Amino acid sequence: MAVTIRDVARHAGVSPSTASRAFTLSGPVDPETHARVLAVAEELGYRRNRWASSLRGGATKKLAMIVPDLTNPFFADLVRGAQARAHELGYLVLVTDTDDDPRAESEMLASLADRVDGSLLCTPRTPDDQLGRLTSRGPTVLLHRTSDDVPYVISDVAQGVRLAVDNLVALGHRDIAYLDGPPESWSAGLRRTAIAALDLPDGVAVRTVGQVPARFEGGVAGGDLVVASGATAVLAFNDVVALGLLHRLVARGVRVPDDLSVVGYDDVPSAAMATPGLTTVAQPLVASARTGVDMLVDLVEGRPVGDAAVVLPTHLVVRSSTRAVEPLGRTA
Amino acid sequence: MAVTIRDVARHAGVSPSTASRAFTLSGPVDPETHARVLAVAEELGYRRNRWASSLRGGATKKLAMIVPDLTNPFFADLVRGAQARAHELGYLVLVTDTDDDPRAESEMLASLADRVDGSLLCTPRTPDDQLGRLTSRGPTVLLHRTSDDVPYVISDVAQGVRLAVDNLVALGHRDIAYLDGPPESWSAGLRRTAIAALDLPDGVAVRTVGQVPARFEGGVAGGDLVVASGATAVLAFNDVVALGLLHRLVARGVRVPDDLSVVGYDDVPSAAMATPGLTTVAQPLVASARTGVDMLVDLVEGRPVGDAAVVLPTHLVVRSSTRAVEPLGRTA
DNA sequence: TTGAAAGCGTTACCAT
DNA sequence: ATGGTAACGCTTTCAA
Repeated sequence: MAVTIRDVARHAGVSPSTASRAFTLSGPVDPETHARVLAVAEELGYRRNRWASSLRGGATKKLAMIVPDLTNPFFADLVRGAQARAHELGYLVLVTDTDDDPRAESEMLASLADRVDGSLLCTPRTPDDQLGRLTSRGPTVLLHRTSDDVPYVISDVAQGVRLAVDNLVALGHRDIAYLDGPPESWSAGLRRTAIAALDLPDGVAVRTVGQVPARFEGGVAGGDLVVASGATAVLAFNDVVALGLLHRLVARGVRVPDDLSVVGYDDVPSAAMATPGLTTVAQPLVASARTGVDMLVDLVEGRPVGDAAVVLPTHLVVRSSTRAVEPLGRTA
Repeated sequence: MAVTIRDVARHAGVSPSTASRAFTLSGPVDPETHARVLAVAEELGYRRNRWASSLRGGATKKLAMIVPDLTNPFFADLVRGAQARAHELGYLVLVTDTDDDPRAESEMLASLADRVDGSLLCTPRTPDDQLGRLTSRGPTVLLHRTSDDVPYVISDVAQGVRLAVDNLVALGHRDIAYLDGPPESWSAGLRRTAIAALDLPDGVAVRTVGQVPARFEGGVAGGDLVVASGATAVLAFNDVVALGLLHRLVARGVRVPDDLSVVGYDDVPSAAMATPGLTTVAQPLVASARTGVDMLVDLVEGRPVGDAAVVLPTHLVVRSSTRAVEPLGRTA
């Protein structure tokens, strides 16, 4: 059995109540008594049982984080950022993976929500109309998903898409292909909207050449669609798709970036390690998670949350998978 | 406030004790009463508070999993495997990332160990002599780390290395370079030992050409060492290093696999997506995690653990980064 | 088969 | 400033 607050109290010659106060600073304690209690606790190796504390109404100092797929580097970054920030604020983050299953999403949330101070939901698969019910159990913040009712942090997809396309246009590309993600994906929808809203110069077009699963194989299949389209540049739904694309292009003898420029989205680790390095839109993943934790903790601790909807800027990482349509010559 | 067992009891017209028994099956309950209690619970949306239960000595049905770096796909796979298996067994896995910090390792374990039924430690950074103290707080299983005192699951590194080298030898390579990982890394030590223990045919040599950080940049730097060595094939410490190697080789105009064959270790997702695809040793990551959970749950539930040290076999994934020294011609 | 009561580790309230 | 008491949600004797 672990050391309890009663053990500490007894050894320090005080009552459990006083010891409790010494730890939580929730009431007056004589400085000397306070020191003595802490000393004894240290000596005995006492650790406060936060779950027992919370039973009486206190805080657990724990946050839940629900993630669809830890195997995806996108979420790994999110988890890292959240955990780092939470640690700074004295919170522990409990992560669970839902394996992309919306049911697991609500199950795991239900099993944790009452026991933690708040929850972080990463790109939940749960449809909009059920999100409200899901998040009603306690303080919640959404990461990379918007909602009318729940505070969220997201990166600026419209801007990210614009960054990518503007760069291609600046390189002289006029016929740009967009290899879209799966129709049912929430974030693919966001990208589509952003593309449709693009303000393009005359003579420049961005054409959707297909919708593929958000996996390497999707990109491989998409490669042929892109080649057939005759475009000189392609923006892929995300990096993993872009990597598959790259793979297929090499296999078909299409040179990147000489014959075709390729741009991805997400800046996953593999993007930097690919050959050629993949030009891609980087989202502030770690920063978004940190911000999310800040918002959640504000909520939890009853502070006013400044802004319930935070949109973070993205940036373009230019690597060698993109280049100008015509090699730059000296001006005549 | 959430629905409590007392609410259920009252609505069902029984005492809390009876309701408790109905849920835990820890004593005799009239079948009819049992059904009624469950029905009421369902109707009221009652959820048992496992942490409160555990206060009285019961199980939390929760496992802790301590991971050095979730950003590393190696661990992401481990987490997935563990979570899937735990779910099947009715357990929830709480994951925390230590950011490669041994201190965080013991801190997080301490903060969780008393509150979960058991802990899974993945390749802990804590030195051997302190591991015992760390794991004394409760049932613990080590994943991909050995110990004399703590049950563990690991993959057969000696076999993995042998698989890789045997394949290269079969392809006609006689001068094989080994690009080693950092001296202080526990798993690099394992690989070194395995290489030293190799039983090589006459005329075949495996030479360590350098020790580099286990990162992409390490591989990039190592590329020059490998080229300078004049070897016809190289085994890299792991896939990430191999990917850096590949990158540098392409940059220097060395063709892979024509001029040099490259083999990695781990089979991270990027290995399949690289161009050329990286031949690599695949460890049964998901399986090892599942086995670890099985062992841990046996321990937790007081069943005898069959074997406290499980060693799982690896296999070689051959992709296009390796080929025979001389192209296969027709036999004269 | 059931229920009353005690207790798990902690904290809030109210006396002292 | 301190301590006693009750309570949090649940389980577990033990007696009925």
